Amino acid sequence: MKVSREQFAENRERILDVASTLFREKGFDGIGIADIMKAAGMTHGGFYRHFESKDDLIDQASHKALTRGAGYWDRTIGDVDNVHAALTRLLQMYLSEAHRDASGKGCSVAALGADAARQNSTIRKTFEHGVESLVDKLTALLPGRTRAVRRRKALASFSQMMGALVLSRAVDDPALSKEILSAAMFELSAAHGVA
Amino acid sequence: MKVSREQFAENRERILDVASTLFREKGFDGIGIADIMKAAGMTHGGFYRHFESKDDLIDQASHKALTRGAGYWDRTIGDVDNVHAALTRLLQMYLSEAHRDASGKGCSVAALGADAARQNSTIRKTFEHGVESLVDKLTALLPGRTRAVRRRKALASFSQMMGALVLSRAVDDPALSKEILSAAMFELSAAHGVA
DNA sequence: TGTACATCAGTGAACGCGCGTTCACTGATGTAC
DNA sequence: TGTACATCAGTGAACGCGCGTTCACTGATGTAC
Repeated sequence: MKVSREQFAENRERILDVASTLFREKGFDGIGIADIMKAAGMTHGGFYRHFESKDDLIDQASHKALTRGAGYWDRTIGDVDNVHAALTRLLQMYLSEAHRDASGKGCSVAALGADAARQNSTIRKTFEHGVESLVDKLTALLPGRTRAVRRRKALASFSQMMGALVLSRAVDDPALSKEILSAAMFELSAAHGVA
Repeated sequence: MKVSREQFAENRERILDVASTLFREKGFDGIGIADIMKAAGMTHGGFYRHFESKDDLIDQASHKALTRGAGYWDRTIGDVDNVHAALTRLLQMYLSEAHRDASGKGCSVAALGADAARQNSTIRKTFEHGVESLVDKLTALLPGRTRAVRRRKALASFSQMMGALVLSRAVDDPALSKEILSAAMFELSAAHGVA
């Protein structure tokens, strides 16, 4: 049964949202198209009316999730009149236990960065643009005399934030997991003078 | 055809080595038992004489790779009489393009940390012990008045090293990839006074 | 030290299952008149 | 504005394939005498 153009567009967005959540939770290889379509409330047969292949879905779902992530950073940063407060809010959000425990709704780079490294160059470019977008926002928040200095700090800081999140999810002991997040929060705050 | 006890033990170690390399290159879900056994020079049927299940192989291969990784860190650090030089050597090794391009022989935490987060708690504990081991070595190298301060720096620094490696592999542009490694190298050196 | 035999590591066919993808079909949508 | 019909989004069966795992079999190993 054909559906309206609006319904078609809605269905497509729902597939993208459900897919990006399940990919982040289970990895690109850990969830299949049939399960994604079922979670979106449809059967698997209609998938190819929306996407060319699973790789195409991976690319488009990642693009949407990374774009939404950048929007979430913007809202977390809020008014830029107080850069110190904005940076603190961003670090507290990113390095929170809530973020660690909600991988399906959290940072795609942390959840899928290692997976992305094994995908084709189209998907790697999508992640690259997502990373550039987040690094740009960090660059604007960090102290430093020149833009080059701030960008260098931003690249290193994002590596640290993302690495700490990955590490906090990889270990089994909740105390160690929390210790990793706290250590990264402390060192990042100290390094940028917002302690 | 039965093989000797020595041959059996050799075969087992070869399976573990081949598996840990292929897991790091392709992810736990990206490589199958038949292909692992073929790469080890055998057929898939004999697999279950050595391991209970694929999860068992994942756990044991990860354990061996993490232990070898700790040994490689020890050899890189070398004599502990010059802590500054040792730390510089470790950072240069870990954040090198060679390490980035040899994921199959490199750090298991960077290659499989996100995958590990999705595995059972036995495997997560194996990764946890591997992380603790590397963090202990870093703790001994970093400056700081108390052991708690050095450990906090070690956790945050390992997060940064691992995150930078993951990020450098996830992006498509070689220039950006190099920039990420260089930024992490610079900031880590500066933070610990070995610049 | 030599022989007879139980053990068991490795082989390769086979199992059920889930994967990504294709396709004939259905029936609501939306266009042409 | 109403009607006739072409379009095509979604359904569900089916495709070949590779997965993890099992199993009957083979024949070298290593033990018992």
